[in-house]
Amino acid sequence: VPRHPGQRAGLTKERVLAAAGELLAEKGLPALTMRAVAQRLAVAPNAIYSHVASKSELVDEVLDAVLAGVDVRRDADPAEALFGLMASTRRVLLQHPDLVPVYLARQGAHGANAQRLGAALHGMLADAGVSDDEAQEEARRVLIIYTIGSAAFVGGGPVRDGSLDRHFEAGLRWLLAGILNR
Amino acid sequence: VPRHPGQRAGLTKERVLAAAGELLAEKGLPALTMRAVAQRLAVAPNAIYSHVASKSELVDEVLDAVLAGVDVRRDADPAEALFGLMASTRRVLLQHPDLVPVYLARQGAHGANAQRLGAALHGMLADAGVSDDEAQEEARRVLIIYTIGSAAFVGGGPVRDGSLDRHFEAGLRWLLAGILNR
DNA sequence: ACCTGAACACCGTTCAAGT
DNA sequence: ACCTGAACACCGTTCAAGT
Repeated sequence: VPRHPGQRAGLTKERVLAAAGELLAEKGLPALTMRAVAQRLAVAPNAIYSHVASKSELVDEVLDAVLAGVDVRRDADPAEALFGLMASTRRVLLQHPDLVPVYLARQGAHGANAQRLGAALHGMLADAGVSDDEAQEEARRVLIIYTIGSAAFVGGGPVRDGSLDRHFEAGLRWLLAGILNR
Repeated sequence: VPRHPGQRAGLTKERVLAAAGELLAEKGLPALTMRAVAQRLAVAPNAIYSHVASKSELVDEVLDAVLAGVDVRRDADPAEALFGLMASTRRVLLQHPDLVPVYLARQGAHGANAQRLGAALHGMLADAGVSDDEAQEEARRVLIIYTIGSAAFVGGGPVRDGSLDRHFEAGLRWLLAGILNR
């Protein structure tokens, strides 16, 4: 017993999220348990609850931390900007493939970074001339579904040539062509 | 104790799958446990293993059973046939929204009905003139990702007007237009 | 406020029996 | 071959205590 009750371990929310992310990257989703996170931090299982309300919240926060890596670059050409945003989102999600279906099951993320991406998407579509409310929501849904779905379907698959990326990009261009009708 | 060791309960694989499907429909994915299935069949928890190798296999079989409901109708117009196939797939998947992300996590289904759908998709694309191998795989991936992703993203959502369906159909038409290049 | 110890109510799965 | 009983190695989470 290296520590008595009442002694602190120096845990922070960041360290908890980092440990969870490492576990996910190294051993996959089934290995991401509260108890495993605690063990990796050399702490009692329930100590995690001082920094995170539940496992569900932990997963949400790990996901949102990953989404911080998405590159939102406003391009001169709105179509190119949209293409870049969705491609970057997919690339970032593929860092933690196991997380993506969970993401979908939660009906999309709701964290700060997810909102940032939603706002960026909205802005780019507006730049491209999609101003009608209904058309905006339709375009956003279609693009998000396709992009997240694309990341989810790759999973931890062994395919290592670029064919998956090319296929994704082809479909994305078709959707953009439809949205921007040309 | 209503039954002694050695006595049979009259279980079949079909009854097990049916109980699992009901549980899923009534109470959602978290309620789908081996023990709950057993309880619903008034049987000991481990009795299920006489009819199904694991929980993973159980889920796979429930999913494939659902896919049996997909309507594969060859139309005169190949584009319409493709549209109908994907729309029907989505509709059927929405009967068990919780299952769809699991489906994606498994990298798509591999059961008998999933293969049947894959073959139908291939045939319809060939009818539409998509003959090149690379183009075929690309088209299949894009359509499947979009359709499954669409079902996953709805989840148990409360939206009850037809806007989600219309949005799905719009995106699907854009993809088909790109695939059939017109 | 942050941590430990102990416990509760669950899981999936296995193994040895019984008929 | 199909089922029960009992057990194993896990889960997430809560509650009372310690500092």
